[in-house]
Amino acid sequence: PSHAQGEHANSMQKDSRLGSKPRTFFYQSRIYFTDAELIVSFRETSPVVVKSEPEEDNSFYPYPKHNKASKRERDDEEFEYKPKKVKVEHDKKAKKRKHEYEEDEDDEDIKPKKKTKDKKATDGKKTKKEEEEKWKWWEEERYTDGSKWRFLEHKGPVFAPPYEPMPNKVRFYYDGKIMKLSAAAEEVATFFAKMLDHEYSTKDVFRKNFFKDWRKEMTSEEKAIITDLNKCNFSEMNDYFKAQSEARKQMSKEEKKKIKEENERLLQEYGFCIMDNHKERIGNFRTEPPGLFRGRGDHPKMGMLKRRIRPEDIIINCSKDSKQPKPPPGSKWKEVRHDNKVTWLASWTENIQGSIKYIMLNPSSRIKGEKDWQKYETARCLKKCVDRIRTQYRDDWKSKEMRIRQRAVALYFIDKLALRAGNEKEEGETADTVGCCSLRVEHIKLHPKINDQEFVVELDFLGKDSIRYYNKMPVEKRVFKNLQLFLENKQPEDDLFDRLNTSILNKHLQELMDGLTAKVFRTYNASITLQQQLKELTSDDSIPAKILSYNRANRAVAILCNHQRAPPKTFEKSMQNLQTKIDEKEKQLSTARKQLKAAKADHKASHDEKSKKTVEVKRKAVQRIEEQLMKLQVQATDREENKQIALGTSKLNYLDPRISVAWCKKYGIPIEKIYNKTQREKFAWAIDMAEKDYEF
DNA sequence: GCGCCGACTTGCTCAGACGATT
DNA sequence: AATCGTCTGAGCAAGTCGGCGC
Repeated sequence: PSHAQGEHANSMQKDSRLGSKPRTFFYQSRIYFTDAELIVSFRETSPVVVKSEPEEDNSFYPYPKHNKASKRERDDEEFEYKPKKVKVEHDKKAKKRKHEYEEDEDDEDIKPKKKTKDKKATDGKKTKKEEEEKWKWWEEERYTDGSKWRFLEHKGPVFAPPYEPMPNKVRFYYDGKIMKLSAAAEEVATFFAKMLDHEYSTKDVFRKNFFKDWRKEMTSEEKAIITDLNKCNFSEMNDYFKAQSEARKQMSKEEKKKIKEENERLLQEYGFCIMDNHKERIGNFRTEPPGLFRGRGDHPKMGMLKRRIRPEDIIINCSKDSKQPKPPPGSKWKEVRHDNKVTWLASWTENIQGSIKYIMLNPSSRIKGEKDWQKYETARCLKKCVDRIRTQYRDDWKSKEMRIRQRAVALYFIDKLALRAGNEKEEGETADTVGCCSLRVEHIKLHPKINDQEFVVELDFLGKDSIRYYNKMPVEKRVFKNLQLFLENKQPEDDLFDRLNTSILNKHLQELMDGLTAKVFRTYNASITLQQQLKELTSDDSIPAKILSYNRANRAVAILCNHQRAPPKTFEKSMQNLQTKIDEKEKQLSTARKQLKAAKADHKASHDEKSKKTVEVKRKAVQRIEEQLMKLQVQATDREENKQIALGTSKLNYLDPRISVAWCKKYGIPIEKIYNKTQREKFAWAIDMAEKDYEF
């Protein structure tokens, strides 16, 4: 496309502010959100000032990629710098911590009985457990040979309970006539019966898939009779399940307690494993129960039967020298292997997509935590070279080669809009969703001029989980011209980037920075946005106001990453309730103010001590009510803004927890206000190591 | 270079636990 | 004690990405 090259060459000259001037990078609000909903405005996420940070642990991470360097090289490098540097960098802190730790230990050993508050404090087991909870894996060295563990012992998965046939009084009708189903057919029927109230049991694809799979479970007699799903009546089964769940709710305290205890027992027995001398929590220790597959969005396989998992389907992974888990009586494992290059404890192949499912550890485990930490270190690496990379892709917009231009424009989208990479998907196997590289012509509209803005790109597509991405934003002229070029002579269903896929893109990124892939941009942009928004938004105000600021910063990230949720069913009502409370509070306030005024007048008239005191009392009351009102208003704002935005995903997966920890420490906010228990467990490493001056 | 697969992360939803209120 | 609303974690689907074999 040499003509395009010429056309673009002139317009580029003005555009050389990169590098010299601080870069402004606009995250426009999605027009998907009205102004009222989106109060946070996105401003420059840059300029990014990259200071050299001698005190920072940049020499610690990232490790050379396991598969890129040879084993020997890796070992050499690591032994040179890692352990020593860590010790030096965190010296003061480490000492302090060690001291504290030892003190705690002493406390345990010497005067354990002093901890009378805790009934079990004297119990040896408990002491051990506490010790376990305190284990700071982040202060230890990591494996450098690509292995994930040395020792692994566990009890295997817990299986779904066997099918309990329906009581005889619960009947199934076909074409109005009672029909007793065989156990196998009945079980599958109950799966459908449980979903009767769901919208998708009315969907054609769902019904068709279900019926097809159900028929496979029927006896030949049943098959001969049951030929039309519309003639099936599952309502008694449905009623039965409703009654059951009602009964469960109505259970007495004792019964509930019993169930809880049983669950706890199961958790204690199967929910933990021993990995390298430490007891670690398993994330999911149960196999998935059988049921009907419900894909998200327009999934072609929805309604298909998800098979029951048997021990014969399970591959166990553990170390050779461990006590192997026993399969349930009368059954065998499919295989027992000893692969310490992977982290899973057990796996099976699922029958809908043929993909593998795993039993793995909890996010609080060392093995997940290390990986998570490393992820943020890679993103921090990107921070250091993002300017260079941005300069380069902007340069590439002028390339003579189509593939390079496409790569550069795609990367621009990934960077600016935080799009996902967009792998190709097998057609007809899953819902039709796309990411950046798989965008099609039909997903993009170009507006040379619209509402006073030039070069506006409109993106409208279904992304992961069939969540709609809709965004209209001005882009640089050069991007716009390139997009026009990519669209030439194409049909709506053609790929926008026909010379690009994720593999090409990631290979390119790998050359730009070690460990760089498309998703690192999401992590980087999310974390840097949080940090900047926190800087910008944090008010010099009360704690609730500060937390509102935090939530707004978090929200900015969620919007950037397009993390949405269905508005909670009770949203309108709960909003109304809150408003009622606010109204009441306002009335209270005006009453209190009147009283204060009256008291003042009284005091002015009498000038006695008593009236002076009354004034003070009333003044305090007004103040208190004002505070309460403010708190409620803040809550209302927060909730309204959050109506259809999901904060959880970004908090859990994209935001370097050290940013939040540092923010809490800086402003004296208790960490519990930001992270709940699970989150604190997951981010224990960050809570322990980040100081108030931490910079992402 | 491509298609496929394995391993692991990311993402949304909903039941039920939990805590506040009546 | 019952009821109500919110929060949390489990559950599991759906992505990303690297490696392998051809």
